[in-house]
Amino acid sequence: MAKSGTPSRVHEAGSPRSIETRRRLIDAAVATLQREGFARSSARVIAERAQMNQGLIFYHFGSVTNLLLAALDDVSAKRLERYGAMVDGVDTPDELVDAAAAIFDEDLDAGYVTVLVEMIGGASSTPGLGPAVAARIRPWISFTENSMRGVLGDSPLAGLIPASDLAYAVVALYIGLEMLSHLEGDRSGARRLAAHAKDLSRLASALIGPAAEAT
Amino acid sequence: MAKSGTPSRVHEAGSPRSIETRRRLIDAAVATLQREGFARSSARVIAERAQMNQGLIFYHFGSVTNLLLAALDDVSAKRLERYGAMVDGVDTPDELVDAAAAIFDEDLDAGYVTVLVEMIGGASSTPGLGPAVAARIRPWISFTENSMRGVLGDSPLAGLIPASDLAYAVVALYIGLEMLSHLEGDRSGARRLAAHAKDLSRLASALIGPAAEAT
DNA sequence: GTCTATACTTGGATAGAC
DNA sequence: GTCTATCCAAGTATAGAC
Repeated sequence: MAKSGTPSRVHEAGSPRSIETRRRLIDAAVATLQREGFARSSARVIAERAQMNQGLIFYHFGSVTNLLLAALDDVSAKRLERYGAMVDGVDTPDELVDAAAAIFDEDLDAGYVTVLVEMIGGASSTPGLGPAVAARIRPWISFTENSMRGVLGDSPLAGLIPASDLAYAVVALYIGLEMLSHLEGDRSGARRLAAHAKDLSRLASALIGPAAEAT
Repeated sequence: MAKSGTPSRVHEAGSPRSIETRRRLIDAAVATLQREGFARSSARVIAERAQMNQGLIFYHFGSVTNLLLAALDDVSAKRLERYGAMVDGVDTPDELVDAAAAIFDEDLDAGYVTVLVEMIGGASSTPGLGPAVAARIRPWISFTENSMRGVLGDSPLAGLIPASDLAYAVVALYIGLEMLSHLEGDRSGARRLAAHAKDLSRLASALIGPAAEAT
């Protein structure tokens, strides 16, 4: 299980061979989480998709859980980078909400958040997984916080609630929406909400008022 | 729950003996979900807590999943009743938010939502569970919608976004917050948010304006 | 160092006892 | 009708082969 702390017997050697194997396993893990869900993401199933022996997962990652976390890290890094680019140069709530809606849609279509949601769900189902997943969500909260801070400035709303808490709430809402969509196997609820986002951003703009142009 | 459709071999006989057995199993299932999580809520573990043979779960409920759903139904019904009482007689946003905050706290302390959150998580981990859990969340959305509708009246905010969509978002936020708290094994984030709820309700009151007194 | 064949554990479900 | 002893599948992990 390579529980943090244990040096464990994971072989992270950097030989080309090893890197290639790890890559294939991570890709297969991502695909399996997206298409089959956490439930079916067993060593056997993932290995079959990668066309490799399931024992390799334990050799290279120490446990299935670790492989799944590596998979989460992989998509997480890619997404965060992409989001950074999208949010860059945004400085009004209106634009930020537009960017967020675009991100939301892209995620729904591509199934990126699916990986995160499956892992959050899986945490209910795998002893030590919770904290590890929580640690991987933290960067997202920071990212959200920074994105909003620039936009909020020192508006009245900013005085009412700290940006860090607001960011926490936004991420929670995002996760909750994805979770519900996911349960229902139908994203119409979330999409309906996204459609209202624009209306709400106008509301936010009004609340923030002059600050919007100030920054 | 005998999966609607399948006549199955579940014995729902109403003999006192049978009822007693079912009760004990449901109570044990609730306790296990709360204290050990979905992961450890196997037939064997639940049965041991109930001091019964694990085979009884299959005799009375057909499957572990069905027992867990019965457990969810059990707490869900109790909570919904309690919430109804709390929200009854509320007609301003301020009062509603107060009631909601009280509910939120009570839930966090007693671990009631834990059962729901564990089941939502478990859905990632058990093939057909998703839709069944989604169906059990729907009454909560309706409840929220009704609670808010009375308060919103025909205020400007009500014109901006339908009560049904707003209710969906509120429930999603609630679930998301619980989910995050749960992952971190620490509810401080959620509590910090709850502390801001009062501030935000004042904001809402201002937006709704005269309607608050009107109803 | 890399990988495969094999061992062991846990859990869901049922055939049959009371 | 109610319950228990038993079976079988699936999964993780490792001992040992290459």
